[in-house]
Amino acid sequence: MSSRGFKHDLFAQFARVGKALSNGNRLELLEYIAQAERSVDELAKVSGLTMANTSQHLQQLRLAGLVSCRKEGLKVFYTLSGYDVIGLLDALRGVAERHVADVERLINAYLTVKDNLEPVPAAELLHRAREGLVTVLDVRPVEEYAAGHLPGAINIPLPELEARLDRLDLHKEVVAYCRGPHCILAFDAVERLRKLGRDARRLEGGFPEWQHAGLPVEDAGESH
Amino acid sequence: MSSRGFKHDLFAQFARVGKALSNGNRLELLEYIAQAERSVDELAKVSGLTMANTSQHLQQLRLAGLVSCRKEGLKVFYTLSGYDVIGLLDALRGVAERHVADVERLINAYLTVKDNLEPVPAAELLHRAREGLVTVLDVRPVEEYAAGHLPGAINIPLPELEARLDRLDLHKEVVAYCRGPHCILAFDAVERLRKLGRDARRLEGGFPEWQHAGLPVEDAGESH
DNA sequence: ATTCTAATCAATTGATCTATTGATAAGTAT
DNA sequence: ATACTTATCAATAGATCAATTGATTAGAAT
Repeated sequence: MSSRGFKHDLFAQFARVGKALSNGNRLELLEYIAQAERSVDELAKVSGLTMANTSQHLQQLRLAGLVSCRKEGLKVFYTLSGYDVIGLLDALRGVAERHVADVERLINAYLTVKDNLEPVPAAELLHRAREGLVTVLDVRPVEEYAAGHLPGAINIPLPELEARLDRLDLHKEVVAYCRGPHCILAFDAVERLRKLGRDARRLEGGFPEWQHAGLPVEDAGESH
Repeated sequence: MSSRGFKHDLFAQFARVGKALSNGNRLELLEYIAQAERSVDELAKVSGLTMANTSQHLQQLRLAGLVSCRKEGLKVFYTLSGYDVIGLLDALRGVAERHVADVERLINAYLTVKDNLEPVPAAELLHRAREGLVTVLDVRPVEEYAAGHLPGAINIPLPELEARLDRLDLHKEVVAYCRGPHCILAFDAVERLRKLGRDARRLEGGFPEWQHAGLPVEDAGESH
C-alpha cells in the first residue's frame, strides 16, 4: 500500500464521522440520545421526523460509530457509543460558536435577555449545592430525569413549572439546567422564574456535559 | 421565532461545520494548514488536487469558520481560525479511531511493525529533552519547521534522512515527530533509523498537538 | 502594453444525500 | 389466525456536492 494511498484512505475514514455530523437532524438526534437511551419512536416523536427517516439517520450514526443500539422486544434502543462522542459534539459546538458569525446572531436574536442570564459554572454549583445554598432544578421531561440527573436535583418538566412552583424553596436561589448549552428549556425556566419574582440562574452546559466532566450523578434508584 | 425553529436553525449552523469535515480532501487540507500558514498553490501541490478544486474546498472551510485567509501580493495564505480547530480535529480522529473498526484495520495493515513503535508521551519527551538525554528530530519539510517546531529540534526532512545522518548524535536516542498522530513521516523515520542501528522512537501526536497542549515552541528566529 | 502567475468564478457532469412512500419483517396481544 | 406496533428495507424524486473545464480577475514583472 502506498503512503499516499494510506493517507487518503485514512482521511476518508475520518470523513465518515464528519459526514455523520453534517446534518442538522442527525445532530438533534445525537443531542436527544446524549440525554438517555432512546427508542426509535421516541426519537421520531421528539424530533418531528418520520419513523423511516429517523431510522435511516440512526443507521448512519451507527455506521459512523457514534451510537450503538440494543433490541428489546419490539423496540430498538439507541445510545451514544462513548463519552468521547459528547466531547466531539462539544468541540463542534465550540468551534461553531466562536467562528461562525451566524450562530452568535441567531443566539442573540432568540435570547434577547441573554446578558441577564449569565450561567453558573459547574464547579460553583457543585460547591454551593453541597452547602445547601441553592435549589438545583431539572426542567427536562421525567424520563430523562429518571435516566440520570444532578445530585439532589428536583425535577419539574418545563410545562408544569408554574403549577408545581411550591416544590421550590422560596428563599433559595434556583439553578436550572437541561439538555445542553443550547437547549432552551433552562433559558425559558429562568426567564419564567424571574417573572415570578424568584432568584434564578441557569447552569453552564447541561446534563451530558456535567456527566462528561466526571461530576457526581444520581439515577432513578436513588432519586428524592 | 418559535422555540422549535430556533433549535432547528441552530443545529443547521452546527451542521455547517460538520459538513466542512465531511470530505477527506478537506480534512487533508486542514492537516496541512495546521502545520503552518499555506498558500493555495502550496496546498494544491501537496494534496494533489487541482488549483480550482483546492480553492473551492478552502472556501468551504472558510465559510464554516475553520480557516481564515490573508492576501499578500498574488498569493492568498490560509491559516486555522484558532487552536480550538485542532481540538476539534483531534476529537474527530479520536472518535473515529475508537469507534470505527475500519480505521484500526487500516492502521494495522499499513503499520505492520506498529507494536514496535510505541510512542513517547509529550510530557516524557519534554522532561528527557531538558536533561539532554534525547535528540528531538523534526522530519517535516523545512518550511513547516521554520514556521514553528519543538525546542531544540533538529530538522531533517524525511527524504534527506540517510544523507544527513551525521547531524544525529550516535549515542543518544532519537525521538521523531511530524504533522500529527497519523502522519506517516515519523513512522517511516523511526523505521529507517532502526534499520541503521539507531535507537529511535516517535512522539505521541505531532507538532500541532504539542502546540495545542501549551508546551514550549520555537520558531525560525530562534532556531539552531 | 504585454505577459505571466495566483486565485477565483461559472457552468457542467456524475455522484451522493435527503425525505417520502409503500412494502416487509419481527415481535405482542387478542 | 388476526390485528397491531415497532422498526427496517427498497425505490424514488429532488436537492446538494465534487471534480473538471474554461474563462476571468488581480497583481507583478518585463
